[in-house]
Amino acid sequence: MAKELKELTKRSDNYSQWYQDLVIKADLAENSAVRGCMVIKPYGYAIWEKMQRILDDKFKETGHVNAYFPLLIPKSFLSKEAEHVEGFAKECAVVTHYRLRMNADKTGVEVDPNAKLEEELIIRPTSETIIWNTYRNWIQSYRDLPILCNQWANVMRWEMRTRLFLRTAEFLWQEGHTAHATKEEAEQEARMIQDLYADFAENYMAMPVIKGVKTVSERFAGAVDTFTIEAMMQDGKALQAGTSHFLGQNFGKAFDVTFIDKNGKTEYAWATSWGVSTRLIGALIMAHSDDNGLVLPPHLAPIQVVIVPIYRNEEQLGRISAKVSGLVANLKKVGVSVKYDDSDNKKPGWKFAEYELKGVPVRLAMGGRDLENNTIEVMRRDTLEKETVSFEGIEERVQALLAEIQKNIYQKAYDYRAVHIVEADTYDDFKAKLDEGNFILAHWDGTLETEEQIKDETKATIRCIPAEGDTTPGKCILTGKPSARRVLFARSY
RNA sequence: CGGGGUGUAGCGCAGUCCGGUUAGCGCACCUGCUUUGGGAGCAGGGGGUCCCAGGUUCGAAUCCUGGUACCCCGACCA
Repeated sequence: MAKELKELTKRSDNYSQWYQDLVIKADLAENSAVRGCMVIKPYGYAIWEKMQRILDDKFKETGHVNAYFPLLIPKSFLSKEAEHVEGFAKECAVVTHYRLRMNADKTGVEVDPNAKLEEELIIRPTSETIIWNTYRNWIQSYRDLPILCNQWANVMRWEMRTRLFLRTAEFLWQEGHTAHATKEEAEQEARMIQDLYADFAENYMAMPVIKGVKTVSERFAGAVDTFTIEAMMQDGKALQAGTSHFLGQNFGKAFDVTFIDKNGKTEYAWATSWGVSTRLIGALIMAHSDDNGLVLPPHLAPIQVVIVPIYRNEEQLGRISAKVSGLVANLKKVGVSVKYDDSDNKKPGWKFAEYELKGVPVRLAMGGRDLENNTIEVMRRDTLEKETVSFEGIEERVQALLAEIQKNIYQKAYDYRAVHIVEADTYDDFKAKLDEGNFILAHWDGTLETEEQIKDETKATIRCIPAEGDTTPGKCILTGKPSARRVLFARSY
């Protein structure tokens, strides 16, 4: 029995440990030799590749193109936009030298002090600065606009505490950077991307999200408005799954990016930036997994269907293989990713447990009994239900089941969230409901001080001012002062 | 950067308080036979700078001093 695994992945005692163990056991990632960085293992990377492909298509459909900008950013670039520096300066890795040399006793290398850089280079924590420095050369006239670029890249932020996928020192992401001739167009772009992210989260990740706008204190450094999608994890904590920023003319002004408009007037370009990262993999894990391992939505599962043969001898295996080979081909033909695992160094029971741990949505098993009866066993990962069905028409059944699992996983996450979003009208009630693992809709007087005090006392932050929902005014939960509407509070990752 | 904890085989750990044969257990690995419908059983086998440096001692995984790495809880953050 899988005693060891069961012990390690028991969620009850420590959700954080459960998550960490799950990532490692399911073969998604591991800590690297470099502090705070992670190795994304092949199975974990396959999930990221699926996400990339889907998102990339969506970006292209909405008129964007891919480009690539340098990893290293001159230090001076970072000081050009005041708020941006403020936000990122304390977590930047800095390149100071360009050469090593043998040390005196020839036992290793040391930094060559003669190779000190005149100007230090920053390893990008995000690319606004170097991209806007480049855009200056690309933009002269309103005819050059809009520029709708995206890049797939790695970035580095020297976080004090890290956790696999959720907050690593280095992470992979896409960052879109657009330049526009008008404020309205840029704002519309930022909102459109927020919708695109929400669509991806809900329809592909099967993870319901709340769209909204960040408060001043939670806003991206250098943005005028930050649009967010917030997801609920199974411990009731919030995870920011994607952000889209309307940057106004802040970067246009900082990097002197101007253009001549239709009336011959010089104007600063309007900007947006937006991104999602490998954190989405962490979100996917925490949103759906159970104590048996991952539960992956079919749209993102690297393996959607696994077929396990159960046999007593070579001859029987041969008959099973012959019988399922057509099935494998048919499923592949309709775009289902299927793995026939006939490896003979693992027993069926081991394989069952292994593919459950990896979150494979559908498992088919065929043995001697099935050969005789012309049947096959079907197991669905989301509910762990299994049934033995006729082999005829199994392709259609599998396809329908995949669609149903996709829907069911979403519904389950949605239902969980529905009972864990509650309203609170007194501060005591607020604290009590927060401790029970809820998102809380409550009134807030709109001041930074109140937001800070609630954060200090309860560790809850305003996740967003929701785009939809109740907008009736009320009284602030802490101060009793007038509040325009309820906002969303939660503890977060 | 503060508070706590842990470094012993690939992984997970016991042994440390109270120094004493050859450093042990589970998983994994290798060989053989039997097995295969929920992480197989039996038998045999391989694998260790006990985090590093120094000290105490007849003798150190164990005691002392210094260092270092990682994990957890805060502060910080996508």
